[in-house]
Amino acid sequence: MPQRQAFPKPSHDHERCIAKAMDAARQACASQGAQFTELRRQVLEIVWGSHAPIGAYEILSALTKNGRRPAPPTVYRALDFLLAHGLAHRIESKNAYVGCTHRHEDDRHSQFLICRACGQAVEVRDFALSQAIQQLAKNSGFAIEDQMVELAGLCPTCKGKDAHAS
Amino acid sequence: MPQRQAFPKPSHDHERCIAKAMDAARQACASQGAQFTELRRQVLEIVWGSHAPIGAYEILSALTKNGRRPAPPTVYRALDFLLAHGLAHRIESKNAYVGCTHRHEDDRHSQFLICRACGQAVEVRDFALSQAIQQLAKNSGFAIEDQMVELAGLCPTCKGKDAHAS
DNA sequence: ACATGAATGTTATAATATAACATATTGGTT
DNA sequence: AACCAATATGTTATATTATAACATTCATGT
Repeated sequence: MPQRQAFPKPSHDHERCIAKAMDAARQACASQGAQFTELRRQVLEIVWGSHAPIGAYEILSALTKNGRRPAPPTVYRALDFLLAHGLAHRIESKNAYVGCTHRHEDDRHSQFLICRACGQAVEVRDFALSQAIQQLAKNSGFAIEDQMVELAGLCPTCKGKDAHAS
Repeated sequence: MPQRQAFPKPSHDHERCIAKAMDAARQACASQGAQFTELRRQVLEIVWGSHAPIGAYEILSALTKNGRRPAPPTVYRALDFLLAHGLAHRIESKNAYVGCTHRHEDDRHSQFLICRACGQAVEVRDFALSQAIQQLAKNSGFAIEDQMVELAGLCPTCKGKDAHAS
């Protein structure tokens, strides 16, 4: 049976999503004694505002529209902060960034389903998959510190459209 | 019980490894009607010659020592060919390339264990992990076309050294 | 007010990758 | 052999992604 909807419905209120994420981020930073500065907030908001993983230079452009025009290091530093605090993730296969949609307490490892048609990247945490990874590491005597799992293909919606096309 | 040695022993005869890989590549290309040209052979040899994933510009430098000095597109095209024919893999998290150590017939998906200390990246194919990925996709209604699994950490050898240090 | 560390600004450049077009090589056909 | 078409390689320029190094500003506690 399909688990809970991994890909968000197009109908959902994304503005509300963003607002919630900002609130959660503010709280998370507060509880960690980390500074959720205006710049970091803006970058996170821009990242969340994109339906697909967004590149660092795209973020730069978006910041420009707010009247600022920071240099690349400014954005990369903000991104580093967001990654370090589990507020965003980097999609290695796209050199791009997404807002984190999970609470990362103990472990910080997710998997991503990335649609090649609509560009959306959805974060999932699959227990069986995590188990399999742990087991593989154990069998190999390998001590995992970080893991990247990115699955590319077609999301349910785009898969449907694809069938109609051609 | 640990499965067969994933990380090669330092003692193994790597020259022999390379020679075997070149032979296999030649045969694979022949059977596919693909041209295993001298340039492609050289690039594959260089990739295999590196104990760790090697970047495109490093390959360029290595080629220079052979008297040539091609421009970047030459190397990227050779790499594209090698990737397309399953003779090499790209390590997304390092923007680098490794020789393929498996026969890819039906599916072309592997996982990589990447040691942060010695830099080695070992290709593995874990059935349970593949199963978990397939199941996850099925549960989400997602049609996987490509997958990237890169696990970073410490290989058995470096893990041992690490314990002694500090 | 002042000292300190964290955050941001600024300038320059490194590292990775591709577009566009020219030339050469290969393999089959006449 | 001469030719054609397809494939492969060469060449020039530039796009994209990322970081080093140092200057300035800001936040916080005393």
